[in-house]
Order: sequence, then structure tokens, then C-alpha cells
Amino acid sequence: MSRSRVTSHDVARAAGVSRTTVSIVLNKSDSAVIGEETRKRVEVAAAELGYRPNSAARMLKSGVTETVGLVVTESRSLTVDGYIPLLFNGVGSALRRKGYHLLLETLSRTRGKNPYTDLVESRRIDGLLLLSPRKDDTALVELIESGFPIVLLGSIGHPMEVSVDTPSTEGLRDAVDHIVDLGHRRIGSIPFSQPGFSAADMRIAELRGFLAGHGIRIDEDAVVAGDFSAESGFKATLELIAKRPDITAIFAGNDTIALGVIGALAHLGLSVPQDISVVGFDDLPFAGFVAPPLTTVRVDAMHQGKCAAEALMLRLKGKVVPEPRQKFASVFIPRNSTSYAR
Amino acid sequence: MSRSRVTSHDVARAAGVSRTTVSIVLNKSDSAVIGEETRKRVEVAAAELGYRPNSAARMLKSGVTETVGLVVTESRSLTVDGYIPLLFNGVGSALRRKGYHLLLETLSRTRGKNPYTDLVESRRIDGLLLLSPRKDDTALVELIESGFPIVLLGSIGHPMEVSVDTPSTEGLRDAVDHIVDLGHRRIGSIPFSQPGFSAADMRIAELRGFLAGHGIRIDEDAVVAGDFSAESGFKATLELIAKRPDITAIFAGNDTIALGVIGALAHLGLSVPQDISVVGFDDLPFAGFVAPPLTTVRVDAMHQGKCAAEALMLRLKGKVVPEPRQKFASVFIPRNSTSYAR
DNA sequence: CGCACTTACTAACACGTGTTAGTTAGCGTG
DNA sequence: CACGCTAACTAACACGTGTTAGTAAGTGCG
Repeated sequence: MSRSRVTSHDVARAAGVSRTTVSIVLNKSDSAVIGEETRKRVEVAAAELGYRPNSAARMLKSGVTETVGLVVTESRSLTVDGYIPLLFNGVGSALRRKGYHLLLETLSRTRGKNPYTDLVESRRIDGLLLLSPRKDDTALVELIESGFPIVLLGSIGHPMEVSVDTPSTEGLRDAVDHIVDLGHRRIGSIPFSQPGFSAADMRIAELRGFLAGHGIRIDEDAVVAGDFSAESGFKATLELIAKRPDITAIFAGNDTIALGVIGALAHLGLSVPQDISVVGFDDLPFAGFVAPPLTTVRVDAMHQGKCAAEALMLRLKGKVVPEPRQKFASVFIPRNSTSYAR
Repeated sequence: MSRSRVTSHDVARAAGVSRTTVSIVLNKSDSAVIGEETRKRVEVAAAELGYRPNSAARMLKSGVTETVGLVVTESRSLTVDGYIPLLFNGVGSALRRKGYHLLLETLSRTRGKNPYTDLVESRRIDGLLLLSPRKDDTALVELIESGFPIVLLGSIGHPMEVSVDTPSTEGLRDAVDHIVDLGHRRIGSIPFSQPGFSAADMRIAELRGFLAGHGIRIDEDAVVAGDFSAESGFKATLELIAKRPDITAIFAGNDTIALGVIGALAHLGLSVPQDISVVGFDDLPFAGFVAPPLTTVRVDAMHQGKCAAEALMLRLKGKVVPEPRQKFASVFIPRNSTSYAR
């Protein structure tokens, strides 16, 4: 079991120099001038021995782990919805390009007082990306105010936060205009989460606002909450239609829920968009290729992830993030799951 | 910026003992007997100061990182298919329960000779989980033979491998029987990946085998490869139907592709299952709730992830994995996307 | 009392690295 | 020749922890 245990000491001996010289050469440090010939010898020796610096030792000495944590609060959404994987990919590729590693932490919501402290204070990570932050998360607020490098995917409206958010606004407004233009007046909604989840609450508030602009309101009994999944969309739709059979259009909280909505409507013998129109959200990769192709609102999850990662890496280098609260516009994407009200 | 820089030395001073005593108390080591009263004092001091051991120092000394790497080779599948997130969740929750951390590494396939070496030899992780291993990956074979703790999600049939696989066999056989019973004879297939990807190749070989048992074969021009995504399912279906309009049933490589298949058929004015039957694979969470509910083959991704993580943790403790090559049976799930051949 | 033995600790080392301060050797200059 | 200066290194410390070897006091026993 002599698993390569090559240290800088071994390299130094092989090259006939001191360990310090090895360190200086391999880190391209300019704290001393090393002759060309010596430099070559060290590099050759390191390559021949297959030397890799021990990351723990390096972390200990430098205090830098080159690792960022990605914390996902809501674990259910991870398993059933396609948004987070896209985000991951954006985050992951941006980090990898700069040599950072990604530590994935899923947080059970029941965790006590200080869920981040362990990660942060054990110095396992240099910075944190947090998905779906909650305003009432006091540990989070504390962490933000402590100045720890953290970037939110979403926003809690804290004055000191650095965040990358994708509010629904523009795309949702256009979607509402589109639906109203098609003659729909009795409208239902299936938010992607129970009330209390700030992003979902905000979305439905915006939806109500835009509809109010047209003199339309969504009745309380025309809103049935889902939980990210197609299954929840299916069940919520059955409930919604049972309570309000007069409804002609449904705003789904996301595209996955929209799949379930369409499934349930088909189950009830209703077809989309002839009988009922359905609007999704996110424009996940499948949205344009299902039956019927989903009318939805596009949010670029990969881009959001990429920008958040880049903002974080900026902070890690001690630089100031030029735009601490980025917001990306959403875009309405009309396809075939919406049509004239019957 | 006095970010809590509490060391065991501080705790020792506060409790009026030596640093060694602190270490022994907090790690519940039995290398020395510590009096009850002293022990309490140390614990109180540690709690009051909010002491967290520096993980880098601990790693350096003990050689244990309490971190495992999860390597995903194929990044496209991560973004478009729902299988991997389920796997993540299984892996993540099993690891978390035992206090392990998860380092997520997405590997660009173009990477040179030794893609794992960095991670392994820099001692950043204790063990490795590898998704979609390839037989022709010489670096992988080397790593397995070196005895490094690695567990494959999938299998390359190496005698020394420890793996958790979910072969298609049983479920696929039942699905084939089901399709043949319904009278289908001209059958197409859209594998989830291009030829060369071993899991996909094996799947189609099995499919061919089972059909051969009924005296049916899939012609070469009735197989059009996809790439995990609904989009690829959509496009492959258009191509498939153009070449072979006589086909009455399609085996999709996964449920996401099946969505695209159904989308494309609808686009062509064909309905499922009246005109063409579609069989999915994986039984992703949405499968039972779309229109029409998908006939598919269930594979328990979360369970696979959980078992792989547990096998790895067993290896990390130096124990022998009792069943080094686990295989989980798949189950045929008949729903409504299949019916009698027209 | 002498001696072994337990209890309750502590001093000091080792893990592998990055870096600061210091040491030669060579060389030009006054 | 003394002196400063540069090039090319190296000795030694520090990072924060876990652990081994060792010590000093107390206790039982012949």
C-alpha cells in the first residue's frame, strides 16, 4: 500500500536542492530568484516522481482551501425539478475553470440554530453559495453581516447581501398580457411551494399585481400550492378543477408542475390548450419538446449559477463585486400550451 | 474582521489545562484518563469560545478528510435528465448521516491522461464515487487496481471493482413481453446515448436479445441515438418516423427522452398510445403524472446512490464490502403510453 | 518504608507546506 | 583590500492539530 507519498522533500532530494527552492519553483513565487538550470532540474524531478502537493498542508499554511460550498436548503426540489441541476452546472463549470472545488451540502430544514457555522468555522470552505435563502434565517443574516464571502442565489433584500436573482417580473408580465389577450378571465395558479417560501410568495404576488392591472383577480380558492413536482401539479390540478371547474387558464409554478397539470387535465378528459391553457415557468430544456410544447417564462439557470460563482470568486480575491445585487430579466416564451379561452 | 480564530490552545488556556487534554476530551480519545471535573471544564470552555477544530490541520495530521468525491463524467446528462439528481440525493443523504462531506467534480470528457490523479493524490478526498464508468478508461482501471477506495455507479466488469449497478434485465424483459403481447412487431429504439457509451450499448443489446426470443429483430435503421434529453428524443423520433413510418412501438432510452418522443409524435399528428406505443426507462418522479402516464421500467436511483455511498464508507473504514458487486433488479411499470398495435 | 500501579495530566514531536530572514559566493568599485 | 551589491540558494519557523512518551502525585500492599 505504498500509495504515492511523494513530498516536496523527496523532490528536493532528487533535484539536489532544498525544499524551499522546490516550493519557490513550483509556485512560481518571486520571493527569490532561482537560476534557469536549477528550475529545470526541479521541474523534471517533480514530474518524474509524480509529486502533488498535499492540499491539507497547503490549506493549513495558507488558510485558503480553494473550495466553495454550495448549500441547498430544500432537498425535495433537488430530486424532482430540473432547475437546480442547471444551476449546478453553471456554478460547477465556472468554478472548475478557475481551479476551485465544489463542496455540496444539502441542509435538512429542521437543523437547529446555526446550520452554516460548522462549514464556515471549520475552515473547510473559503466561501458559500446559498440557494433559496429565507428572510427569517437569522443565522444567514448574521453570516452576511459578519462579512463572510457568501453569494445568494435569490435574494432576501439585505443591504449587505451579494446576490444573483432571477425575478419573474418582465416575463410574467408578458405572460399575463398574453393570457388576457386570449380572452381568459377566470384564472388559477399552482405555486411551486407552500406559502412562506419567499420566492413563491413573491411570484404569486406579482401575478396578482399584473392581473389586477387588467381588472382581474385570482380568487383564494383558485390557488392550490404544489411542491416543485409533477405529482404535486397533478394533484393540485384535480383539486383546483374540482373547486373551480369554470377556470380556463392555469399558471403553473414551474415547468415540471406544468407537466403534471397537463397530465391531470388529460386524466379529466380535458385537453390543452383547447379546453384549458397552461403557462409554465423556467423554460427547462424539455419545455419545447413535450406535447404540447409549453408556453413558459424563460429564466437562464445556468447563467445565474455562473454569475453567482464568478461574483463569489471575486469576493474571495478580496475584490469588491461591482454589481452586488444582480438581477436577470425573464423572458416570455409563447408556445402551444396556451390558446383562446373557450 | 476578527473571524473566530479560536484554536485548541485558547480553549486550553481558558480551561486552565494543556492543549493535549483539550484534544483528548473533545475527541473522546481513551489514550489517557481525564477526570470528570476537568472534562466538564474543557467542554464548557470550548462551547463558550465557540471552538471548531480547523479541518485542514486535522486532515494533515490524521490523513483523513472525511470527504468523498463524486465524479460525473458526462456533464450533459446532468443538466437535462432527472436520474442524476436522484442519485445525488441518495448519495448525499447517506453521507451526511455519517458526517461525510461531498465534493462534486464534473469532468470534461476531453481531459487528458489522468483525470482522477489530482483529486486522489492531492489527498483532498478519502474515496471516490464514479458515475458512468467506461471500460476503456485506463486511468480508472489503474486506480481500481491500486486499491484506492472507489465505488462505481455502474460497472465495467473489472474483477477488483466495487460497484452498484442497476442493469435493465428483468424490467426490460417484462416490458418486451408486454409490447409483444400487445401485438407490436415493428419496433424502434432511441438509446440514451451514442454508441460507445457502455451502459447504452448494453441496454440495446439486451433489448435485441429479448426481442429475438420472440423472433423479432430491430433493424439498424430503426435505432436512432439520443443524448439523454427530451430534445434529442424529439429530433430522433422525427428522423425515425421519416425512415420507418411503419413502426408501432418505440423504446426510449429514458423517461426524459420519452417525453420528447411523445412531443414529436404529437407534432406529427400521431397520438400515444393509439397510434404508437412508447416505453420509457427509469420511472422518474414525473413519469406517472404526465399525459399519457408513461409505461416504463423502474430503477431506484436514490437507493443506488445510498448503497454506493454506504459501500464506500465501509471501504473507508477498512472493512471488506460483503457484496462487492451489487445489482438491483429493475421493475416493469405498465401505465398508459402503451396499447395494442394499430 | 519500598515498590508497583493507577490517576491526571503535560512537553514535545510530527504531519507537509509557504515564507522570512539569513548565508554564502562572486564581482565590481573606491 | 574593504565594502556594498546581486545572484542563488538554505535553515528555520509557523500553521493547528493528534498522539506518544514521560512525569508527578496519590494509593494499595507486603
